[in-house]
Amino acid sequence: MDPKTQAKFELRAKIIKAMAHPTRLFIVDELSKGEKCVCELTRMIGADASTVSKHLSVLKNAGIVQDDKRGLQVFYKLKISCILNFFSCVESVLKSNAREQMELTG
Amino acid sequence: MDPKTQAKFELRAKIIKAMAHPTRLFIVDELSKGEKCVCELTRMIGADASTVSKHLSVLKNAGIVQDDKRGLQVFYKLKISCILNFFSCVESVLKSNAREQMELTG
DNA sequence: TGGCTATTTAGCAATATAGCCATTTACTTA
DNA sequence: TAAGTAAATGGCTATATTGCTAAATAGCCA
Repeated sequence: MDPKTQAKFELRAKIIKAMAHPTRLFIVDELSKGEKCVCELTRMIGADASTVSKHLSVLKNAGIVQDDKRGLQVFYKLKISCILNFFSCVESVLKSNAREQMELTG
Repeated sequence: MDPKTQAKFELRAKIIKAMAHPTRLFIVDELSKGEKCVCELTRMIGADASTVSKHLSVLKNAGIVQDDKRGLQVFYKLKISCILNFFSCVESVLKSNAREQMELTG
């Protein structure tokens, strides 16, 4: 693979990697319903606030979400809505896998 | 997050994680054009055959590709074509990021 | 100002991932 | 059968990721 192609796929992998974590998927799913502050996401997730903050910074760094500071709180929202297409395709993969499991189990 | 929701997102993250690597993205992109044997992918990627084999097993394990042994060679192909939707959305994110960089640079 | 809350950052330990080499397995053919 | 090729697996080290605690930063209000 030549360096240019390599760089191209590295860039794309970085975006996908930002989504490749259950907590971050949850966040994206929640934000697809509307913006939320870090505090609310933290409550929903039930992890340490610093952990949630880091997950948010990964998503922000990838350009998937954007933040908006209002007073003490920081609100996050999705920047690119097509992100949700990911979900429907992942769903197809899961369904296909489940069907296969069924066939093997009988 | 309750255990059931947690499990749901873990399952989905596993699929996405399987795509979250430049080499594996390259493989998916190549396979979207048609099936290929491990040997050809290995040549294209230029890594050790064992490395490519491991990447393929990650994709296979996630249910994204399927293999077909024919003689000495093993041919891989995409199992779920909507995987390609990932690419177009990732492209949108990259374009949005680039635009933003432009604005910042002036 | 001082105290309080929301968020981020730094640092650390545990765990997971990547990629190489060596080896094994499976198949073909001389 | 022996040699050769394709692919997968095991073992190893280097690196990356995760999620915690502690500390820093920022904004609000008495």
